[in-house]
Amino acid sequence: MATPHRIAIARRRTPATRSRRELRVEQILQAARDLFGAQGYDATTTAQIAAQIGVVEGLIYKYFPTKRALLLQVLGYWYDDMFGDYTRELAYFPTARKRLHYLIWRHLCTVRDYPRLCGLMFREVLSADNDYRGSPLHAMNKRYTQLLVDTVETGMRGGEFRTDLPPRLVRSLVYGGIEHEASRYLARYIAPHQQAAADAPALDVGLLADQITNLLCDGLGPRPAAELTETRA
Amino acid sequence: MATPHRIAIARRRTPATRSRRELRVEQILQAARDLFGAQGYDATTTAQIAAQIGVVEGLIYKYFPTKRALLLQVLGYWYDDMFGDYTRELAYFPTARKRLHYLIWRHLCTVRDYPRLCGLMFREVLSADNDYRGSPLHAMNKRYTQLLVDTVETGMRGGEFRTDLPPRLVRSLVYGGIEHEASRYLARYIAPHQQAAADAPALDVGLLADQITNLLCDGLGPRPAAELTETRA
DNA sequence: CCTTGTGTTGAGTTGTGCTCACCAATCCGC
DNA sequence: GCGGATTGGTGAGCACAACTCAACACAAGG
Repeated sequence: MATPHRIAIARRRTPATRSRRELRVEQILQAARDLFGAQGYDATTTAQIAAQIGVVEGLIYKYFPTKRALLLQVLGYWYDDMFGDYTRELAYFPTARKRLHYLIWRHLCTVRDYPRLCGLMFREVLSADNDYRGSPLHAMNKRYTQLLVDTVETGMRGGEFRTDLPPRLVRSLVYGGIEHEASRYLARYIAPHQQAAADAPALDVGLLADQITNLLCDGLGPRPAAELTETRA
Repeated sequence: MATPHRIAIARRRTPATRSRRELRVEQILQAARDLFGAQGYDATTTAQIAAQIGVVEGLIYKYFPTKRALLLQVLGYWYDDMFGDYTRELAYFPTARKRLHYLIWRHLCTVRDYPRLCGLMFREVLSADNDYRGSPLHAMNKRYTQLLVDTVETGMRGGEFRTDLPPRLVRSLVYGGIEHEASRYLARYIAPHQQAAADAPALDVGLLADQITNLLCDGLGPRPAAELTETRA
């Protein structure tokens, strides 16, 4: 929060001491990520996190000010890993529609591959009653979703998309819609021993990405199937 | 939870006793609704709720098993008030598109009028790690959103909408998208003394409903403005 | 008046986030 | 190497909130 979350690489005066501290931070982040992902935030106690790496509870607070700061750091750490190279890969796609489809598909892949962490993240993004807004994690999320807004705006300027709708609206529908779609899928992982897990559907990433892109670009109104198949490839 | 949440009007055998209990339940629900709405769930203590109505903390637990059950009851109570007459009003609209627009508009109105309670509700719907799924509140929410699914299906059967997309997807995009749009608006109410409240936008319900309906029905692809204005009125 | 019911109390208990004074070990100039 | 200083680590304990329980108040009915 007040301190930058990027503490991994810094000038190292005493290498041994510095790396020891780094190691502990890494250990705590890893244990917290595992436990938060497995049981959720509230159900995980700091004592559990400490026990996981064989230290006493109080030590956690030598490295992180609060349990919540630890959660935000865990999410930020993971976020950084996931969404680093989007900008570069986006340049490979010739049309705005294909870039949009790619962003949707990648987001769905992340939900499929990291369902529990995504669940934590969704909860954070939605809840405005805490210290999420204005945090580095919030900035990361804004920067990430801005890629989709930029893509839509580019499509508008290039004449590929209509210009009488705010691009922000597309972002809200895409990410909000995916969250809702995912919540059914997430039940499979959150409650793995109930019958809810059994009838919870798998996440067909390719199909969903096609459908969402299709709906957003072409709309619900009926039109000839020819337009739906070529989609300015 | 196990008992129906509709306890306000019932056959009264011993009027004094029965109404005293009802009165207390009503008092507790009202106080909890006010405090949850004003401060959020976590920031509200059961002692505060009890103090609000001038009783001691332990009495709350004679009427509600847990604080969380109280929250679910508060939300269910409010949900019932809000979404009772949708089905009747929907029949007034001749086209599926107009019904869709109405559902979106009404949902946005609810967010505008009950921002804090909606924030609590959004958080519940999203989080799958608790006892929400399978609860009466979950059933209410499913019944409510099913209206939109039914509307889309009707539009498909009538030839107004294309049939190669799952109606459930429209529901996810609409309600998920509105949640995301609303989160910016909710910041104004959750943190009323910060500068975030000042630059947070007001919720232009009419404009947003038009835009969302427009985007979903007509899509992002450019088309003549004539089609956008008449929209089969 | 006593009994019975239920509404109400206030003093617990438990569990969890978090703190702090103190111990241990490692590092550094000498 | 060695004493002081700095950092890593401990465990006891605090604060606070959800939740419990034995006892009390008190109206209604015999």
